Formats: sequence, C-alpha cells, structure tokens
Amino acid sequence: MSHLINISEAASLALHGLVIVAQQSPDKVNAKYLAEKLNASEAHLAKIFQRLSKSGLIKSFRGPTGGFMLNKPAEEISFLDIYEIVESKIILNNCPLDKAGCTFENCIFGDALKNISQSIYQTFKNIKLSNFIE
Amino acid sequence: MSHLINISEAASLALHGLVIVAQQSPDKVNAKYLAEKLNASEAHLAKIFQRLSKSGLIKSFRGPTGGFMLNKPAEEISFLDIYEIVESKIILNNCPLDKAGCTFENCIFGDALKNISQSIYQTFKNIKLSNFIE
DNA sequence: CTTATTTCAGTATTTAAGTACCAGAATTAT
DNA sequence: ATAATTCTGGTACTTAAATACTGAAATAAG
Repeated sequence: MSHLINISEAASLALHGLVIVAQQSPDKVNAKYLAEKLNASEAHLAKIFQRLSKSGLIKSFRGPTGGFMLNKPAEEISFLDIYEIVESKIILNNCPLDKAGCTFENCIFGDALKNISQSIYQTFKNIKLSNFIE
Repeated sequence: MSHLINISEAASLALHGLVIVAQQSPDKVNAKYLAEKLNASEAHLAKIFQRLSKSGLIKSFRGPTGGFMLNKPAEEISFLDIYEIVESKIILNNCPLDKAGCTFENCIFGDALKNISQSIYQTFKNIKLSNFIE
C-alpha cells in the first residue's frame, strides 16, 4: 500500500502538535504532553519540535513550567511553512526524479506533475494553524 | 529538497523502460539495452522488469535474442498500472498517515488531500504508453 | 544551593530503498 | 551436443531516511 503524496510522520506530528500548541495559546505546552495527546514517541516529537524551534516558528523554554509556544500569530503559520521546515524545501518540478542524465528528449510526465505539485503547494499554503482554533 | 509526489526511481525506470519497449514493438528489447539507454543499473532494471513480467504486463523470453515485449496493446497500459505493480496498490485516503490512533475528531487535512490524490490518480491513469509512440 | 523538570545536541539504531552478485534454467546458434 | 546468451530467483551489500536513545545544559521551585 502506498500513498501518492509524500507526507512523513514527522511532518504530520509537527502539524498536529502545532495545532495543539496554537489551541492552548498563550499557555506553553511541553513535549511530553504533546506526545501523549498524539499517541506518538516523545523522542521523535521532541526532535521535531527542536527543529521547529530552531527555525523560529516557535519559542522554547526549559526547566519546570517549560515548553513550547508559537512565535508568531496562528494566521501566519501554514502547513507549507511547517512542511518545508520538517521535510525540506519543496521542489516544484515537472520530473519527480532529480536524475541528471535523463535520456528522453521530452519529459515523459509533460506538464502533468508540475500542475499537480502546484496544486498541492497551494493547498498546503492554505492550511493555516488558525483554521483549527475555535 | 523534497518532492510532493511519491515516485520512486523504480517506478520511473519501469515507465521509461516500457516506453522504449513499446516504441520498439513488436521487437524484443533486453535488459542490458534498456539499462544502457536509461543510464541505469542493469541489476536494478532487471529486477523491476522481472516484476512487470510476473504481473503479466509484459512477456519475457530467455536465451540469445531473448528480451521483453508488451503483453497487451500500448493503449491499454497506463502509468497507473505500472505504478501499482512497482510501488504497490495506491491508497486514496484523506489522511496520508495510516496511524490508527489519531486523536483528532476531524481530520486536519479535511478533504483537501483526498481530492488531490484523486487528481493524481486520474493523471496517472491518463498517461498511456501509446502516448509515446509516434 | 539542591532537586526536579524540561529542552538541547549529538549519536545510535532501525527500517526501507536501491544496488550488486551469483548460480540456475531456458533458449538459440553453431 | 556444446557453447553463448538472457531471464530468473535468491541473497547480500550499501546508502539514506526515519526514528530512538542518552547525557548535558538550563530553569524554576522549595
């Protein structure tokens, strides 16, 4: 069984975790709590939030009462932002392979994949953390 | 750098290789030739074509003058068929994770990903080997 | 100032994909 | 028949990504 879209567990944990952080805002939320809420490994989740913190998307605080909180308004954080921090920058290319030496004159995929990639890109851009706060 | 769409090198080799097979039809084409043409490892390509052969998409012949040829008309072979043989059956699901214990009442991704998956699915279905024969 | 708690950073382990190897079976040509 | 060629099937190696672990640093509270 395989999915057509590339979303790692890491990216999903980041998104879901940040939704929780946004919902609790302005309270801080720690890694242990998030891991429990998300049924996930605390180690894995901690690693991911470390990266989010380094990237400036969230602020972190150590010690008792420590935890994470957003570093900017929920309206300004999209799934695209999160995805690119966790996975890496997105390539919006026609050919899904980076193979330098493709021997075909015209890419077999035509424009089909470029269009789809762009549509996914827009979708990710439109998913904002603020969507999940009531 | 990451792609939004999941296409392994194996799936790509299968598609590109089969295009060549279709173009040379009804001549047989062997693994060595294909690997050279595609700038790919012969071992890897041979393994992939073994699977395509087992699945009934192509016919294989051993011995000198051996090789591969299509087992049905090029119009009836889509990239979707190839993809599903090489990667595995596609899941058209909303949530890109198979996580059983998601703790969110409503899937964060809404219908967005289901729609996109379906659009990719259709695109793959519309790419036929016959498109590449002039 | 001591203890408990939490993030941090580096490293290690696991898993999956890709690649390589090799002996065996089938087939063609000599 | 014999030799050369090509697919087959199993296994093993390599590499990269994903995930897990562990000790150190920081902070808050008693």
